[in-house]
Parts: sequence; structure tokens; C-alpha cells
Amino acid sequence: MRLNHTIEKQTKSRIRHVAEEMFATHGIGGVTTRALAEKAGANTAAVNYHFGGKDNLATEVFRDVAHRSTVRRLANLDRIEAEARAKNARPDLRAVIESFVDAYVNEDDPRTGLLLARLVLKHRVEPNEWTRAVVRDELDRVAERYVVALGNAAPQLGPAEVHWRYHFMVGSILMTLSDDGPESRLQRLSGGLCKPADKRVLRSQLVDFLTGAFLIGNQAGPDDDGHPEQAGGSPVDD
Amino acid sequence: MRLNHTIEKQTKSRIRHVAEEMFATHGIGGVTTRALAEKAGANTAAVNYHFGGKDNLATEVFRDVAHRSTVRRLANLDRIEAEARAKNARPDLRAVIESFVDAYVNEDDPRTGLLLARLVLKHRVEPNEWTRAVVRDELDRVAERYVVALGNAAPQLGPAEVHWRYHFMVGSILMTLSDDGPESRLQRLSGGLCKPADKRVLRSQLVDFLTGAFLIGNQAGPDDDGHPEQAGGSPVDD
DNA sequence: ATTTGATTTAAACATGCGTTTGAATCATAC
DNA sequence: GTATGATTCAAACGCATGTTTAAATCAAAT
Repeated sequence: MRLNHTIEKQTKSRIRHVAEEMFATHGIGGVTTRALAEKAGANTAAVNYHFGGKDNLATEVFRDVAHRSTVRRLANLDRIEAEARAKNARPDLRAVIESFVDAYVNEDDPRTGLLLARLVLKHRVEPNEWTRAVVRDELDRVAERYVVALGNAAPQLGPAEVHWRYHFMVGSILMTLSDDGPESRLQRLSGGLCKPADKRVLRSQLVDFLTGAFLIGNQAGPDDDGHPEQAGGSPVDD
Repeated sequence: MRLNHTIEKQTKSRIRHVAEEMFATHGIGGVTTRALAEKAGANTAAVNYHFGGKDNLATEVFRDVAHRSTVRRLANLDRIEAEARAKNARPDLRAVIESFVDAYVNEDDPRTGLLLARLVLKHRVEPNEWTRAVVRDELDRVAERYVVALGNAAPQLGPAEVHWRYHFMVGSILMTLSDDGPESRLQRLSGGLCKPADKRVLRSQLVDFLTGAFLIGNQAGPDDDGHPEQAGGSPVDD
């Protein structure tokens, strides 16, 4: 006799759910089929029976996450650009950046952002066939749209500069997302001053940082040395 | 009879050399004992005989790299701060950032920066005992010094803000470094406009980006909405 | 030349992993 | 109740990896 009849979901559904949770927490490589099955209350072979292997399960999970996030971000961009058109103005740089960050750092749904970060991080560190497929099919068009939007919002930047900075932006977000919890390097080095777990603060700090980073164009002088408008204050010690 | 008598180095030295090279190229997890030994022209067991295991070898390599880089960066900071004191001015923000980036992106010695990035990236994605030890013993003091220096160079930022932004800065550098070569996402998405392999451009783009990111303080208004001084230009299409 | 300790070598070992297998069990239709 | 197909299960398989072993080889001292 089985106990999970009405209360518990079907095995396949449970595995998918647990997979999302564990992938977000421990990363893709940090989850073994056995641990996953155990947490889902299923047999090890169930993963292969229902999904045809760990990679297929991961593909399914991450394709879904990426797709949801993509739809949401494209809609946000549409809204921002529509508002700008209505005001006959450029899209607001801060709003564009905020909408991008929002996909990764969102108080309502922290898991999606974490999963998205895990996906892109894995694809960057050790890409393989299925990460390539998911990134190409789901994330590339978002990137292209954002590069265009950022270029419009920050017209002082050349096309190449926008690409560079978009890339830097993603990097800072990803690495921050992967440094969660009380063991985080940020929290330790700051002596508890910064808590990455506080998504609200994290979000606003990120947006501030990135907005500043996109506001100013190339400021390197023809010479190597370039200290622009530094007022001679007293040097602060240590 | 052995051929490697005067020309080739000792086995231990060769293994260490090849390890540096392969760790930089393929990452730590991407190098197997067997591949390493083969490339070094040594037996698989030699790695354990001379270093006592793969982890010890990695520890030795990365501790050395981190140490070299740390010494160099601290010296650079000393110089920058001494110059500032001599002029009775604040340390130049751009110079501080440039010296930080220099440890990762340096045309003369690309390998050290890559290795450093691999180390920190591994420690972020899947920390373990030896990464913790190396990071704590070698990199923490650099981080603390740089946070102080950046705080002095960017006095409009509060202490917590400086920590946040230092963290973001490291993230953008790391992720960029790990996205090398012609298969890089940046190069693909930019249609070849940006080439991460060109360290000279990469470096200046990073420094521009980061200097801007540290120049401006918290610009969020009391309300959620904040579009500061946007002049109403014509909305650019697509 | 012999001895001795360090080094090198091929082979095996141990482990963790994703996956497969074949029998057992369940749900459903007849 | 029985047949049938889907599902679950314990067990084993295959493979890659880091490591160990014990014999073989080398280099230097005597």
C-alpha cells in the first residue's frame, strides 16, 4: 500500500521539484542522482526512468527557468521602452538595469534568480552541450535586447563599450549571487556590515553600482595618467 | 638510460610547471592526474610521490601564485598611497582600480592573472579546505587593504557601500577572465566587436567600467522611481 | 663492485558517480 | 480474479578518477 496517494505528488513531479531546489542550493555538479532521489523519496533509478538521465532533467529544469525569466524580462523591457516612447525620451538607464537585476535578485521568488545564476555560471566555467543549447535558445535574445536597450539608455557609450559593460554587469551579478549565506566572503570581509542574504539591500547596491558604471563613457585621457577632478582633500590614514 | 639529464628539469619541477599551465587553461577540476603526468612526461604516481596528492599540488601552485600577486599588489598600493600623501591628496581612484585589475589582466604575464581568477572562482563556486586556507592566508589582507584604499579614493561612499562595490568589482573581473578565447560569449554576442583575448582593450574597458561604478554614490531617491537628469533625446528605435 | 636510499614504473585498488537491469509491485481494464 | 502495462525497487554495471603498492631502476657513497 502506498501512502502518497492524495497528499504527495507523483514521483516525477516530486523529483522535478526537488531538483529545482537542490540545483539552486548546491549547483548542478553538487547534486548527485542518489541524493536527489533520496530527498525526493524516490528510488535512484526513478530519475532515469522519468527523465532519461540527469542531464535531461537539468536541461528541462533550466530551460524552464530560463524561459520564464526571459519572457518576464522581455516584457519589462517592452514596458520601459514603451514608456520612454510615450514621453519621447530615452529609456531610463536605471530602470533598464533594475529590470535586468530583477531577474536575478527578486524578493518574491529568490529561487528563479539563483537557478538562472547557476545556469549561466556553469555555462561559463564548464560549458557543455545542453548548457549551450539552453543559453542559445533562451538567453541570447535577452542579451541582445538588453544590449540595444542599454545602448539607447546610455548613448555616450559606443557599441563595443556597451557589449563590454553588459558582460561586466552579468559578471558582477553572477558572482554576487553565488556568494550567498552567512559564509559569504562579502559578509566575512565586511565584518557583518553587508549581508548578501538581504536581497533588498543587495538589489539596490547592485543597481547603484551598475548605473554608475554605465553612466560615464570612456574617460581615459590620451596619456596614461588621468585624475580628473580630484579636489585635494586631506589624505585619510589607514 | 635517461634522456632528460641536462636539458629537461627534474620530474618534480616539470610537474609543477605543467600543473600551472594546465590549471590556468582548463581549471582545477578540468585537470586529471593522468593527463597532468602524461604532459609532464612522468608517471601517474609521480604526482603523489612528489607532492602527496593532487590537492597538495594545487595548494602549492595556487598559494605561490596568490602570494606573488599579493606582494605585487600591496607594493602597488603602497606606491599609490605614498604618491597621494606626497601631493597631500586622496589616492587616485582610477589608479587604485588599475592596480587591482592589473593583477588579473596583465599583458606581460597572462598566466598569473588567469590562475588567480581560477582560484577565486573555484573558491566561490565550490569552496573546500585548501581554497579556504589559501584565500584566507594570502588574499584576505589584499582585499582589506583595497577596501580601505577604495574608501579613501571614493569618499562619497559609505563603508558598507565600498565593501559591496569591491565585491561587485571582483565579480566582473573574474567572470570576464573566465570567458576567454574565440568561443567566448562576449565575442559571439558582440559579433566579433569585442575580443576578450585582447588584454589591452579588456583592461581599459574594465578600468573604465569600474571607475565609473565607484565614482557615483547612492543615487536612489526616497521614492522607488529615480530618473535623475535625463535630457529628452529622441528615442532610438531597435 | 656493492650497498643504500631515492626515484620511477606498471599495475592494481578504492571510491563515487550516472546508469542499467530484471524482478517485484502497483493500477487498471476486462 | 486475471491479464497487462506502467512504475518502483535493490542490486549491479561501467567508467573515470585519485591513490597506493611493490617491484624495478637509478645515482651516489663506500
